Amino acid sequence: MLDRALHLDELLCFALYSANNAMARLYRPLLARHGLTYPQYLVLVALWQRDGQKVNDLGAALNLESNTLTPLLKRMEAAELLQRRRNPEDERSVIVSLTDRGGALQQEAAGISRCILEASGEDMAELIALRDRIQTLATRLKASG
Amino acid sequence: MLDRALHLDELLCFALYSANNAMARLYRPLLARHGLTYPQYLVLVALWQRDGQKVNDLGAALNLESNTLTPLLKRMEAAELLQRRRNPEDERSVIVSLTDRGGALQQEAAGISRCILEASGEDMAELIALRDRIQTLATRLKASG
DNA sequence: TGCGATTTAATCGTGTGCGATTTATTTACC
DNA sequence: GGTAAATAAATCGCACACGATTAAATCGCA
Repeated sequence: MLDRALHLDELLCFALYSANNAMARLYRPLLARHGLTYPQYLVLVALWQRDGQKVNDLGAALNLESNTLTPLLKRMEAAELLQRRRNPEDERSVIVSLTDRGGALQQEAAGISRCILEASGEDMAELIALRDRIQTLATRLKASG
Repeated sequence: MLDRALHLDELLCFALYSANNAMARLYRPLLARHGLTYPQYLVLVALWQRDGQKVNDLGAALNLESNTLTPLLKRMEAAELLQRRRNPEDERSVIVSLTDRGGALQQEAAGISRCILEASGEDMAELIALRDRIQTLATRLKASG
């Protein structure tokens, strides 16, 4: 039992690691058709929910910092998915806004959701419960960090 | 409800992404003291369970391929955590074995488990159940890939 | 026996994540 | 008003992940 205790966290962390990798692998080819990567897709989801966020806002939503976001956003800007502009009210910050193309992708990419859902399982209630438990875990881990 | 369906997978995938990042962030400083990264730690766990595995065996255990593993294992070899030797019985494959230092880390790193467990939550049964559900999800995703 | 198919690692290029540092701007306080 | 502290993004270096390709060794089958 002590032995079990010493291994559980490894298995829990590995289960997360493994499931996250598997999810990204599933998304990759679907997103590639739209010229997107998985984290880029998550940025778009955040912007579809609320356009015109500061880099820090996106960082808070995605749990990432400017060292990760800045290059990622620059690539997305180069792909004409979004615009980065200094905030005129405070030149320290940068406002990230969707372009038409970035906005239009919301419709095009809508089918992806269905594919992933099908791959995840048939019982929707179960998936919702699982998501909630994983979110609770993430919250606890963040609080301990 | 349809709307909910269209968002659930995003949230499920993001919950995974977020929880996995949070877990890695928690491990990072603990592992850094031993000169390890998170994936390197997972390789060690696999080797502690069974020493002397081929690169492909490790890949099957970790769901990774040689494009990821080879550089990772080379870094670990440079750090004298393990040895890489061509299999004399089949020179195509490479056998990965723990060094004394790699083996000794199992004891040194044992305390890390406890820290992660404490951060994950107090209810052990709940964590086991969560791990099982995540593993089930990972299995489904892999099958669909 | 010989040669094409298969298997196994390795290599290469791109895109994250993140610790540490730097630069530019604003705030706070004297 | 001037300057130190604080804040926001950017930069840099390193280590994954992975698609695509390559190289070497073995297998299989005529």
